[in-house]
Amino acid sequence: MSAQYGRNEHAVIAVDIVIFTLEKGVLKALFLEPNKPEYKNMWALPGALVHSEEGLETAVQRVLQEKAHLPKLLIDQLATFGEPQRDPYGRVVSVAYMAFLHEEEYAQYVQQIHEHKQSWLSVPTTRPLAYDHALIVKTAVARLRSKVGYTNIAQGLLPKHFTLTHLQSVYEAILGIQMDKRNFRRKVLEVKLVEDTGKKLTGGKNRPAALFAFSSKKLIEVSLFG
Amino acid sequence: MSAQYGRNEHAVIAVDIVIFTLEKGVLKALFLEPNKPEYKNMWALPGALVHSEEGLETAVQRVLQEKAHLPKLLIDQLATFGEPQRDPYGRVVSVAYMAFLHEEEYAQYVQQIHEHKQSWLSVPTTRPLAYDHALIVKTAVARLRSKVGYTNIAQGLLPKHFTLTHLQSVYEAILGIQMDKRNFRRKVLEVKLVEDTGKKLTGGKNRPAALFAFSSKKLIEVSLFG
DNA sequence: CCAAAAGTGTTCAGTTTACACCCATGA
DNA sequence: TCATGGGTGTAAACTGAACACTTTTGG
Repeated sequence: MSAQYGRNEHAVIAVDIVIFTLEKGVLKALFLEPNKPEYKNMWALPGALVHSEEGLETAVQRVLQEKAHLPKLLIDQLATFGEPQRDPYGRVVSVAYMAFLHEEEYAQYVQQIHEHKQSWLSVPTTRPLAYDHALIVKTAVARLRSKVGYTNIAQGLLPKHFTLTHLQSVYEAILGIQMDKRNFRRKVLEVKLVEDTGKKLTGGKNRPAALFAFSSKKLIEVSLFG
Repeated sequence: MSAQYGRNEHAVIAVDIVIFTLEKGVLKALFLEPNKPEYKNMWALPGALVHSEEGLETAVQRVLQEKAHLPKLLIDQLATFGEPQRDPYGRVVSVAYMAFLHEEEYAQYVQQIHEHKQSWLSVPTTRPLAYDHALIVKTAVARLRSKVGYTNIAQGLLPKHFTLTHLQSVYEAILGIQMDKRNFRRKVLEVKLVEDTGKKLTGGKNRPAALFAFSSKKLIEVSLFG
């Protein structure tokens, strides 16, 4: 890199990722074994230092691939954590991201990957986490709960096509509440969060459900609740 | 600092600050002259690299003091900007903050400070800005407009004690809309955003107005609109 | 024909909006 | 007494919440 700015006297930057998924209606996130002896018997979020010529989102997707063996996912910047003592090994400021893996991808993933040094824990968790990762996870869960009410971010936790019942179950899992089926359906259609694909989910042992898709693939604001 | 992490091959971190104030009902932000020849005839946000032992918020308050000659202000983290080419001199990731200066402090400030190399521009601005600062400012204005509806962040733009008319004018300036006086007053009291101090603003040439204060000095969520 | 999930409207309560006049003070 | 901004209530429209039965399919 060019070196008009000093090197040693300044803080360096990392990304850490809260990778969310749903497993049987329970919100979970991926944790890896920390590579620092201080933090043995704890779990840590996937993360890495950002290279000198690398964008933040590029670094996030690199970590997803190299450390979590996951494909490119929907990501969303969460916040930046920069307490001077957050990493005892040196001054590292962490830009935290959320990433979203839907349940069907997750099912494939857990079949393929057999590493011992990782775990999907339900969040928020009371297990001891390394660094300031408990704070990052807590912030991420709060942000997800908030954003699900005014954006289409839930699409990260659903496949391309899904039933309205499935969509509702995702909202209920994230918010931890039960919702009324009729009110929920009316609302998501009214605000054009999703649209009917015309397809049906057949092969179940009961009435086939209409399959829906999110109206926008980009993250946008869509006012649903509060 | 300890040096378990490499030095040259990683990105370093800066803070940039969008310092908001209101002047006669117009939302403005502070800009300084950039110190890079490429950006002459442009304006830039106050900012600096973060030192190796310095917290992010500490760095922000240092920039406020050293570069803008301002006292400690209410600040709020905005987002982090890390496109690889955002700074042509080297890899710098910027954590952007918002800061808030109320109109009375601003009036004092502009009397005391007579530097040529700075300007309060109304925002959003169409003037050319250095680096990616146009994006940062646009993001900041959008965030402020959003947050004013569900937090008590407006307190940064008001003195300790203020009239309800003054409070309403701040909301109207930020949102760019006119509001109904009775509905506004009912709402801010109903949600306990502010409380009556029992004091009156005397010395005007008409009926003395009751003085109010924000119920919480901390930034908290308070649902007002939307 | 039975079990299981899909699909669909209406009523009531609470909230938001629109709107106009009297009050306290200083000049 | 007049000009100026401070202060207050009510009715109508809208939005959100509660609630139960019929339909379609596979077994």
